[in-house]
Amino acid sequence: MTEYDCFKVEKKWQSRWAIDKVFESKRNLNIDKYYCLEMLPYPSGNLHMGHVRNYSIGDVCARFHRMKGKNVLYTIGWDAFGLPAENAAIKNKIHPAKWTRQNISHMRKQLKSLGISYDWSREIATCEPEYYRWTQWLFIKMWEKGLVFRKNAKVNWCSSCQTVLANEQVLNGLCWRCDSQTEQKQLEQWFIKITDYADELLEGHKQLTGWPQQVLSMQKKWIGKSYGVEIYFTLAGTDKKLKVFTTRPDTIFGVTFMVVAPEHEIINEIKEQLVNYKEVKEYILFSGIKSKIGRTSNKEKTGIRLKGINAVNPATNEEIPIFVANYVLTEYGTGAIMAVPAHDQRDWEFAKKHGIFIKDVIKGNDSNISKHAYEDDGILINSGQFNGISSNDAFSVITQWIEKQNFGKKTVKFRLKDWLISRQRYWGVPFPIVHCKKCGTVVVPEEDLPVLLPEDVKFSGVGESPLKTSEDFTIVKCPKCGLGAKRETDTMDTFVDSSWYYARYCDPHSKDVIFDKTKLDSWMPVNQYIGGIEHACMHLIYARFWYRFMRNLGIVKYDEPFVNLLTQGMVTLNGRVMSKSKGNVVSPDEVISKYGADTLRLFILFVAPPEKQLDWSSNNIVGCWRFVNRVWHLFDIVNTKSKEIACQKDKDDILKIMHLTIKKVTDNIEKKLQFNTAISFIMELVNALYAYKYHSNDNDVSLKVYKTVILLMSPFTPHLCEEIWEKLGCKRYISTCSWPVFDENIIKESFLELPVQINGKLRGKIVVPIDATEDEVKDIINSDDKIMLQLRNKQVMRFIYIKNKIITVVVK
RNA sequence: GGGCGAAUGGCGGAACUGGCAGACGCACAGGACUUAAAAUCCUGAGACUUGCAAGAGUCGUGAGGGUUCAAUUCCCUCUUCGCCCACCA
Repeated sequence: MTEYDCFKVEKKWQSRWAIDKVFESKRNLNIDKYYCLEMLPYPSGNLHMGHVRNYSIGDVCARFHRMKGKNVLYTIGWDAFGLPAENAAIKNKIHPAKWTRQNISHMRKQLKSLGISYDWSREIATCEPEYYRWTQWLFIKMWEKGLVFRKNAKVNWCSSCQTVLANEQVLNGLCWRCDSQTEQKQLEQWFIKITDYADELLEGHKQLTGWPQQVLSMQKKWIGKSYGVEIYFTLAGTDKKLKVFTTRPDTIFGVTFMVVAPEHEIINEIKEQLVNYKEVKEYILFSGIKSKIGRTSNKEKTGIRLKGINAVNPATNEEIPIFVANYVLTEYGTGAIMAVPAHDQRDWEFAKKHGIFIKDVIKGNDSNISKHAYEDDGILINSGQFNGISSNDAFSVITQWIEKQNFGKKTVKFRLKDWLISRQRYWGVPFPIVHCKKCGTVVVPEEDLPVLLPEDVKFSGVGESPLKTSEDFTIVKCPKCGLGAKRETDTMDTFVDSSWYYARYCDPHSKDVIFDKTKLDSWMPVNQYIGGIEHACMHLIYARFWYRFMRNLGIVKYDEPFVNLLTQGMVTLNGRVMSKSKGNVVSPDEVISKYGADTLRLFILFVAPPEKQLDWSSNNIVGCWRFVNRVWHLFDIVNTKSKEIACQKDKDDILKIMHLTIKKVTDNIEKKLQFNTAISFIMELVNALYAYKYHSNDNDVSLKVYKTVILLMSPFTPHLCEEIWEKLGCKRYISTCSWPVFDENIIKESFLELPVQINGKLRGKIVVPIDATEDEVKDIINSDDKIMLQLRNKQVMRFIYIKNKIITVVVK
């Protein structure tokens, strides 16, 4: 008996697959396609267990469908731009480009050692000009369609380093490099009008029947569509109006004050009338320093009254005070609210603190506004002509009244904000934009793409983006008028790169067009997308938006890029996320050098269902190692004669188990994506084969079963199976063989064992012919001594027979 | 604070559409092989009660209630944990 040398075997097949280009895919239109995709990885330098899990799942899907005869597209690439490369450049004095490319080549090697069946000829990296040229091209198309605009927005700024900081570079409000206090600074930035697609993105959910509910509901929240009314409040003694948005127009008679966000422009407009302008200014400054983080983490509601001016409640004509307070956000609605302290907890708290009148306008069963706001439905009171109607009806009645009186109108608001895509960074896609004094903002002509990112720049981490220091890059001629102009030095958010990469995989080396439309349409949409739940909102919304945009451009068909989505769970150690900073990382290389890639893949799929959190500390890997060796040793056992002769019944039994296993494994991979149970069924078949061989010398049947085991296992442990397949004398790669089929007739049973319950308790079992009638079943029970003993001296109240399932007798 | 989800042996987990709870694996125990150990192979096992034994009985899927002949599965209340969002008007 030879021992299984997983290291030698794995190397052997990895190199053979590569030499024979086994996994390169060409579209054959006569065959159904299957596009399997994993979320584009960031080349951080090392593969972690989360990657291994992601790609093991994907590889099983790809290999399975390949064997099922599908035309499979399965490849990989790199989300290669981004901040960590720049951080590494600053810390370790290595150029981001070099750092990134080194990481990619190391991770590529790691992926190959896992035996993932990628078509490596399609590999892409978003930092290479052949790719980002088309990112720039798409940006230009968006610009042409009016989806791009410029607006002021806040950035984190370190005044000592003179540089913009990303959120993750700000630690407790301090700069990550020099520990000085950071501040907020207004800069003109680039935005994409994703909000134009808000409704469509929400509607599109109806098509996403292959997505987990959880992701859809998270996206729904993120898009946040709410129906309400925009109402205009007049400022007493002026012709100025203050616009608010509310989802509760039914409470308008209860408005006893108003609140504006500290950033609201009205403050500037009415500063003449304000008697405490200085104090207000101070408050605004104070709340501004507290930055975004301070503002949202601090739940305490602070605020100050705008003295000298009042608003008029258009429903009651009463004058009400106006406040500026931190709990109103400038980004949502109109940046101002009508406050109804009786029926909104936030307003209630603020009113209590500032001694503002709380006016009850909705009466509910358990309302007690002296203790807290009453936010539920009820009957309107203190609301003039609307008294007595339910708050539910009041929504539309009062909305109509407001519209008729001309002080407001029905509106829909979204929580989704426009997408800020500019970064004041070096390592990203340059905007194809030139700023000309005469012509303004000018787009680089398509034929001049790509706008190359200069790689001969220096990094200090201090001062503005390195791009600004490159004169070759910044000083250009205006494409319109030919006079001297300046190039835009911001680069794009990396989420832009990853919003369309899946389309490029369909035609990754296209030079003249972004991709060939026929090629794209023949592969898209993605049949199975696999990745972490953390991308439920941002990436998966951006990509959906981007695909719809490309559809509107006419370069792709269909509305949605991803038909089925699988969100895999995290990999943890002792219940904690593995991370370098915690020092609790189990590296895949370590495990592979001990057990080999097949065992690692098998384990990570076997130990938990794919969407659940997987804790590494569960010590099951030896079990998988044992199983791999058990399958290996079966080769010798199957080919060895033992003493006894198999009887026909044993032969029939094992063949039946084999066909049943094919059925269950196929079903679990194809329909349920439950790889853990698929593997356990194969284990059962292997156990049955061991037991069968244990007392029989039959070779034909056991060889047949063994071959089936190897075929079923090959998506999980491809190296092992290729090796055994070759030892069995098969000439083809098992990776290109057909998936086994089962025979329904062999599985079909003619007799069944049915449980018999008496008063809900299991009291016996009887063997009945399949599809037996109730009378037949009764006859069998009548002749069963054990059950009859239980029924003696009892009166049968009910007899329930569920065909082929169970018999229940209710007695008294 | 809001939303979503989860809870099953010592552990990871299984159970179709309400129909025999605990498949498969780990850990554990016993046996075979071995001078011995490791490895391997075989066998056993939810808990409790009872019996010399084959067996028999009771309890049991976070807690409590409900619907049903029948609930891990459906409904209500609660507890704990996880994830996401977080002053969204």
